[in-house]
Amino acid sequence: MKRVTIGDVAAHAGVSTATVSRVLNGGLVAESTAARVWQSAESLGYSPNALTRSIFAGRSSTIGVIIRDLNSPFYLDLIRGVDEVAAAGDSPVMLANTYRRTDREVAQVRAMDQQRVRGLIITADETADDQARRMAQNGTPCVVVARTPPGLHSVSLDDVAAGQLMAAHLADCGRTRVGVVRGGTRPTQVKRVEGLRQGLVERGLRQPEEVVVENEVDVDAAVGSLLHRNDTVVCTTGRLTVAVHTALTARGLKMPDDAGFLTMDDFPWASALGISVVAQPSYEMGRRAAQLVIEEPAAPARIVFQPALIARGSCG
Amino acid sequence: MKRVTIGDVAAHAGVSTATVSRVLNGGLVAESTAARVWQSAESLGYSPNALTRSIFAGRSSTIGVIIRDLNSPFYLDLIRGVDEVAAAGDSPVMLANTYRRTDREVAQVRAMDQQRVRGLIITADETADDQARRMAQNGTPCVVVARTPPGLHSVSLDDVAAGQLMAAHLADCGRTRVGVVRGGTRPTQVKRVEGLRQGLVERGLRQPEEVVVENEVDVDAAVGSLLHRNDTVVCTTGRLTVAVHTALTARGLKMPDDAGFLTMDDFPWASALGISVVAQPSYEMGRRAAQLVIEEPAAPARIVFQPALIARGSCG
DNA sequence: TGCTGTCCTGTAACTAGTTGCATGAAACTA
DNA sequence: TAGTTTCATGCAACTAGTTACAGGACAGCA
Repeated sequence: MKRVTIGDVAAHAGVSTATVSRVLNGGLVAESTAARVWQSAESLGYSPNALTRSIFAGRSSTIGVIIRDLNSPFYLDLIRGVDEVAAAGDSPVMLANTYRRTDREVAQVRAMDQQRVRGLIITADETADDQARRMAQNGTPCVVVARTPPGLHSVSLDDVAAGQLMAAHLADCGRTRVGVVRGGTRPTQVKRVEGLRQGLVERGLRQPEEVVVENEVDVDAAVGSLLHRNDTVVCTTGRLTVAVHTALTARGLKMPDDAGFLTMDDFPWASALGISVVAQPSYEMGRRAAQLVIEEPAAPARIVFQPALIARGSCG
Repeated sequence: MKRVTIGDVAAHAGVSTATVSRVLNGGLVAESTAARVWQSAESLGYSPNALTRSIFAGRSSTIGVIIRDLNSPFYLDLIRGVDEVAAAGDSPVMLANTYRRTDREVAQVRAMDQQRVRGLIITADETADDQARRMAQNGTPCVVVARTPPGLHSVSLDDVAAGQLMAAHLADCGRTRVGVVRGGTRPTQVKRVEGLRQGLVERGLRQPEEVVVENEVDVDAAVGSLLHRNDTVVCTTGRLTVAVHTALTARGLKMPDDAGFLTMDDFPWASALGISVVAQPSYEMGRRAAQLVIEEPAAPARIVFQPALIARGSCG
């Protein structure tokens, strides 16, 4: 049960641990010695301890990712992007889910710090920013996704542009009576509605009627109230797409004839259901975030991505 | 930029590193000393190095998870289950995606071994089993999901029962001409079709016509060929659900009248689309797998879960 | 033969912690 | 007052590696 250590390999090959270490890391060693060491390592089934290596290096090679919501397609695509870049650079990925609970966000950032991750990608509320800035000061690159807090790297969407894209599409489809379901009070959500409002007003259309909804259970009532004075429902977060769609179909409304529907974030079934969306390049955002971790730019980098409209007929 | 170490805290508090360590881990220390040490740690912003702790403990507290396919709802639910149990026990989760590539599976198992993970949850082909068994021999509990290789813990579905559930439901709905899209050649897939066949034959119905499909691009042709002699399409993997559904709707077929459709694994949109499924308790399976890692049973445990039918009308 | 340089390898100190053992000072008993 | 016990703390060895430095062996050259 006792693990094979570098010392065991050294003894077996009749050399010092220093020599084994040099063989493993490509130092100056005679070819015959190196061959003997490899042979010993192989026959003993030696597996070098990455933790020990990391403590010497001052940090591990792992990239930490803190995710608010593992159910959301946006975050899943983001993870895939991070994972791809990390795998290419032989960095393991450490994942932590916070279930949208602020206390867990702070705790997870602290835990990642203690794990001495090489860098950290965070999707969380402002509460965890101070902790992240402290990490950044200690030399751990931290990238915040979907917000742009000062002093930290960030990867985010041009949310105002997303709202404007929505407005443009609605105008193109002749949708004038627009109700919007806003998912909570985070800046992302506010900016999207702001963009929508601007876009509609610029085109001489009525302002959207807005309802703020925190979670799924309140969606049905919200959609019901919007339908009194509107024939089109816009949703500013992918998280509530299922609930809003269900609220519409449960009322027997067919899209686009009975009601128009436009939402955020593309997802695998959108095409089968004919739902138009404004998509974030979530996979690319994940890739970029991981690249920032690896590149460690000196000054805080703010990468802003542009949204794209994918029209599938749910607005006409 | 230099990290604050336990030595710095000790010097600041005027004690030895041993005392600081004891304060942090709850050893025998005078209250006044402890208070002084906490104070110093706080004011210096000390964050203990979890890696060093782990090397002393012989292994880290991290649970490793190797996933074949981060796009699949089954694996995502599994991860959520693992994550919940891990978080409750303060274990970080290290995630690795293999993109269904065998060489990466073996490499990832090896990498997890080097990270000295506390335990490993694996969704991979047999190729990686030897590596996993070696880890298990070194005292790292390894849990294989969806297969039951000898000498390793496993968490799997009763795949034959899943097929039989499908057959029972099809018989109930009066579906007699059944074509099945089998997703590849893994034992899971073979057993599901086997159960389906048995179930249909037991009820005096015709055997299903079977097409084996490796990936999405071949699905449309496969469904097309099945529809010549069948009015119902069964899919034995959640991975191909979107593709099969698209192949049906692209032909203008409405479910259940023009064609019956039954597939594996529940997913968020199934209810909105009225698709009947045989569901795996994937979240529970993830929880159980993580529990096995934590409990470390001496003998290999084989946990088998039962599938459940969720009828939503796509078969009539 | 002596001197120098190159190549290889070992010693020992280092990373950031933990822990067994020894020590010392009070506190309590005799 | 002496002896014993208890409690708090420090010393030093330990985890599994890496690496600066020193030194030995050997070859090339004068």
